[in-house]
Amino acid sequence: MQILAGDRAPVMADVARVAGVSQQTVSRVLNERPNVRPATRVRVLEAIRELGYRPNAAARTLVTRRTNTLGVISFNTTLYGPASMLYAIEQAAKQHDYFVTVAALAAMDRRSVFEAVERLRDQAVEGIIGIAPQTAAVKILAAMPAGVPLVAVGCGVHAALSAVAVDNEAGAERATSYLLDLGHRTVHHLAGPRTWLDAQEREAGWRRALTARGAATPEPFPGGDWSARTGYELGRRIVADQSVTAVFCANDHLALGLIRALQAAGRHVPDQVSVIGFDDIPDAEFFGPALTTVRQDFDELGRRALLALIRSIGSTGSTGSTGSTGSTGSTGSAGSIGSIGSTGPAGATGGGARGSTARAANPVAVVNPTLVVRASTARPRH
Amino acid sequence: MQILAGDRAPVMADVARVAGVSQQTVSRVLNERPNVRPATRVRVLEAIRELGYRPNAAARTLVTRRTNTLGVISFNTTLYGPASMLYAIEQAAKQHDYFVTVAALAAMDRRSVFEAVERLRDQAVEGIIGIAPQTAAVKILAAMPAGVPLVAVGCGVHAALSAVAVDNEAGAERATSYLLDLGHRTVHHLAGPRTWLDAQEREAGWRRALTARGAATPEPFPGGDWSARTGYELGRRIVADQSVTAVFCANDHLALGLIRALQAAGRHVPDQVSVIGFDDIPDAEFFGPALTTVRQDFDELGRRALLALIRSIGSTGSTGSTGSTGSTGSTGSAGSIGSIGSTGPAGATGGGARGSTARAANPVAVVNPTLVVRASTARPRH
DNA sequence: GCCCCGGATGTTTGCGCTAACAATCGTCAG
DNA sequence: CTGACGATTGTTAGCGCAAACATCCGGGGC
Repeated sequence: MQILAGDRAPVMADVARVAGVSQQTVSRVLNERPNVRPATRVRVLEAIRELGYRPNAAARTLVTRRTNTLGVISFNTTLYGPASMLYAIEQAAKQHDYFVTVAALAAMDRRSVFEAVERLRDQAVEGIIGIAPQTAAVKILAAMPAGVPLVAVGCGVHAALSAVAVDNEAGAERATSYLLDLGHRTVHHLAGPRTWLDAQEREAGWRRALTARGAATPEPFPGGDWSARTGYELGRRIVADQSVTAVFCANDHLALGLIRALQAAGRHVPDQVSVIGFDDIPDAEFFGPALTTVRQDFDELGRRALLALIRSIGSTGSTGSTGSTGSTGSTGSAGSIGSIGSTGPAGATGGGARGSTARAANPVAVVNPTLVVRASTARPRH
Repeated sequence: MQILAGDRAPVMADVARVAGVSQQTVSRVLNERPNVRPATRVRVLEAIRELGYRPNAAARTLVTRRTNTLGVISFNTTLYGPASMLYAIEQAAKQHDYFVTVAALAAMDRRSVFEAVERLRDQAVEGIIGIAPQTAAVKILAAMPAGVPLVAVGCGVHAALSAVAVDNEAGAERATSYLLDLGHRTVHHLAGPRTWLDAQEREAGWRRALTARGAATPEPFPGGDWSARTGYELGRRIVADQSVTAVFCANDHLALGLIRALQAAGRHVPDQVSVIGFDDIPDAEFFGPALTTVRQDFDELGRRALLALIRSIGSTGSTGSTGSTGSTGSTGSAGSIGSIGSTGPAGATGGGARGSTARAANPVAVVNPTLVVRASTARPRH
């Protein structure tokens, strides 16, 4: 109604007036609909530029019911792994024209997870990625009637929850076997926090390797967290045991602390004790000595999780049938959206998406870690 | 109009019907407006619970023009500092009922920064925090007609850009002075990437300390990035110079690499060469030897940046005058919003908010780093 | 007893956009 | 030359919500 552009941000009607077309035609141009004469399109685009018009996302969302926003739940994005995954997720999301909203968990309990999910749903995210490697978090997430597609990443495989996981067990087994191959009678384990699935799986892999090779299975040293400090403190207990010649640590930070404790006690690494870590953080190569470790490809994990989620969203969205609605066309990478939208439903859930909110009950992908051998491991001296 | 709840998510009208009130009354209850009889409120809340009603954020945004969303631009959230700040920002945002959307920079150039800002503005964020410590990023951000409140964090002080900064120069000066106090004739510097303000400021602080004490100022070793690998490679050049007895590194990772290079060359740390870092990452204490470093309080930085941004938003928002609109009351922490909304405008800009988008031209806060002395530094042997 | 006032609630309107339908224009087969 | 058809554009309706205004009701001052 207002004729004067009284300081308010321009809206579509303003653009329409300037371009001399109807508001709907402006909408068509913006959404890259067919059947707009090139000349008209140009006029509209010029008007948009002239006015500095910017579409109102809320209004569009209100009618299309699409927010183009994904949520990421994470417990502690300060750790290298989660930070890397978050980063990779955002990068990938951008390419698919999605926004990423983060929700950090205040604490690791049902209430916090619930609140985080609620928070994201309040913002109407189209899907959620949970970077929550703790057992508790996974359980809670799996039990949560999310109402939106949900993918967990780096948290093992759990029924009723789509997941992109690292094969921690295989990695741990490989690391342990490697130490046994070097001639160690057995391998001790400095475990991660028992509440984390990664910790559990790595311990399981370590046990399996020892059992398979007929080696004794010493009591693992239970870690409280993933920090170097903990590694150091447990290390002081480990040094008391002269029979320890090889230790598989649940992550690199623990290994760092352990190495320090060993050295403080006058034990040489690797000549007297071999140490192996997990993750291959960038610093690991420069520990003294350089750390043999199991590398995880966090970027790949993040990327795959995102793809899995988008596929899941594609198969949920009831508006997907027309196909043309796939191109929300804001910046132009509609092609990639289309490809996901079209291959997703066919490949994943068989197109049968039964009304209810889809949440594939199977793991989506498993990424394999690789052993990186460096100076912190060596043949034992007998 | 629809009588049957045909599978669609319930809307306010559905709640109203169930509660036997008008839709507007439901709205009043949700927004914690006065003048609703307690009994009515209870009926409405029960209906909400019964239906599992969830307010539609887009619709609310459309009419209130508030998205309750903030954007965070960051170049690399994998690094410890940025990751910590992002984490702190999210935690603080949650308490003030804001969502946080992240936008990672694809590359460090004008175009990428511009795109990130545009991306966030497309999503109608109410304000932006830039974690962009590079000189280039700051310049671009400062020059950008953001259209929304913008606060930079950890990026020095720049006119025309609100900023929450660490006093890198003071920290570097302190570290350098400390080494001089120990008796070192001079202190060498392993610099960070020149494109980062932090690197520049730390180098400046180092220079200033040397000059102030009348010590020689050797050519700094220019770092390409912040990694241990770079520290190691530069370290191999440093070991060639037997006169080096103390090195101030621009961050902890560089220091780690340097220490490794020194040890590989048979130089003892700290007996022959003292090394000092910057940041105090959690691992630093467990480097071999434990690293003396300058601690930054990233959490505090993030928190302050968020507060500065919210204050800035408060002084921009034209709807703030009524006061009652401050409580968008979704989860109940309306109190904190109210306090910000009311103290912000008064305390910051004196209530005179002159129409145009506010962007305070002055630094908002400076956080002081502290020296943490550990084993990697010692008196030189003469 | 009448009027006025303020608390409680209802009704109407419009935020900016897209979907669905309607209208217009030119073109081409018959 | 006419009618139909497709390409292009316009018109109307409504997404879910909150603001503004209207209405209703009970109680107190006179």
